[in-house]
Amino acid sequence: MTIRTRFAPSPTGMLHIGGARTALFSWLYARHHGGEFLLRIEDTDRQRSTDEATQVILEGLRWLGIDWDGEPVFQSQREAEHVMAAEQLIESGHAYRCYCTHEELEAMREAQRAAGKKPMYDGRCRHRSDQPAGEPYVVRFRSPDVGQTIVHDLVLGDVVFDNAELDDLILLRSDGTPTYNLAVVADDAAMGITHVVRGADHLNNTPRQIQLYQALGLPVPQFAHIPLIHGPDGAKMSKRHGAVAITEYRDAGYLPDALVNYLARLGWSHGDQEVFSRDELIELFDLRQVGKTAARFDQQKLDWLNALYLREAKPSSLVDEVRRFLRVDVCCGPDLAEVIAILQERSRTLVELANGARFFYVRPEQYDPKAVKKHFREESWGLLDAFVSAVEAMEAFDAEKVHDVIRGICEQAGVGMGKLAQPIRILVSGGAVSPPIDRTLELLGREETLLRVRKGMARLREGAVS
RNA sequence: GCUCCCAUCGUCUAGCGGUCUAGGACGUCGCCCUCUCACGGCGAAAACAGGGGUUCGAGUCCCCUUGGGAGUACCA
Repeated sequence: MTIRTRFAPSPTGMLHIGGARTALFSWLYARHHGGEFLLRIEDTDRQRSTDEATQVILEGLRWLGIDWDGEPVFQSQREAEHVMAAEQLIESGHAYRCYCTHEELEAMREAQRAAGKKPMYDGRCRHRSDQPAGEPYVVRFRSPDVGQTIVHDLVLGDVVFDNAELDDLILLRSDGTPTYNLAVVADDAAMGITHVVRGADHLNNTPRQIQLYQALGLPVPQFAHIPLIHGPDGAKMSKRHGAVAITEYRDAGYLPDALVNYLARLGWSHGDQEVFSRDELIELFDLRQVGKTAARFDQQKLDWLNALYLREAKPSSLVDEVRRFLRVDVCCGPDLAEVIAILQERSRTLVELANGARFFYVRPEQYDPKAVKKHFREESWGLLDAFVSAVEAMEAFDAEKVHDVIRGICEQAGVGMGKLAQPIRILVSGGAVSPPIDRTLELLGREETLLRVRKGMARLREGAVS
């Protein structure tokens, strides 16, 4: 039997971290077993579903590199099949028409709550024989009220539910449209899904769905409920936790491979290993190694992984992305790939990298006052003058020569290299932080270096900041 | 309230009855390297929620308590 899984988001919002991980696990499981991974858009809630949300979800999955087989199935287009399934259940006696009004139901639930009971439909229309013409009705599932339904979960193990706890759920609304539980069962069966991998928030729906499979005479798939992801404070992930939409991570300069690696390790493990390539994940992923406990999202660990992937990437593979984040013209400055090469090990995100690269292409407008105050002293001017003269006299201008020049001047003056390197750094970059000064100047080139140092000295001497 | 799930360092986790004076990673804190920032190296602090059992032996099995979480819609 070939394994077939699916991801079934409802397009009522963004693809968030939790959904992305569910999709990832489902995808990894299918790919690991050489099976298929399908997509189904659960857009039966017409009020809240939007095409924009659908597009954003697909875009997020593509960016993460989670590819799906075939075309996405839109649940709303399968309504006829859902209605047929409901009719089949009525005919077989597994479902019935219910004429209860909202008011009636609310009153019933209120009474139950007041009595300290769990609000449940009491089945009052089960044996109703009249069929009032023109009265609106819903179709309810006649759920068994004795016995137990057991979910054999691949992650959680066997979970037992007393059937008495499950009431008669609505299959068809009064406008004739199908509800979630009916639609999922009908669609998963029609799509030939063998393993339903989804968030643990669906565990409570599972016994009802198993009953529906059985009533419809359909094979029950395997289930795997993976624990939820919580925000840093332990509560459910929500907007107030900052970035939750997958696209926000892309825009913040995270690499898809890093995010995938991080998400995979959130709830799944393979011994002590922390870093996994995509191929390794597919090769090693197993539902049996998925933990049962909800995980908190840890931005700092993601940052660490992203930095790791960033510094191990080929500079040329980062050029397009970095240029996008830079938003400045790079045609007149040093080769961007070379700039990336010296910046990638000192950046955690593409945004940081781009920010660090910007001064190579844009002359500093101002100089960080705190840096100036800290690094410019009386002796600085003499050292800088000596540096300018030395550079003018240099035959070749490369990192090694620049290093020698700076060191030579400092040794002669009997001071550490920082006494000269820092003022230069501030004058060429505007701040106290940059890649190694020799490589930085080499990339800027002799003319640009001289221009920035001279101009900077003049401006600071005017007392602008110093 | 009721039903269901979960419980090892701050965080992600290893552990599948004895190898645990509990391992790794992120983060934190020292030290080293050093022209800044990083990278890298070395080291440190840091956990089995509590209580009962079962067993020769429990982080590992069972029960209770506590604490989190999910569900409880004519949403998905």
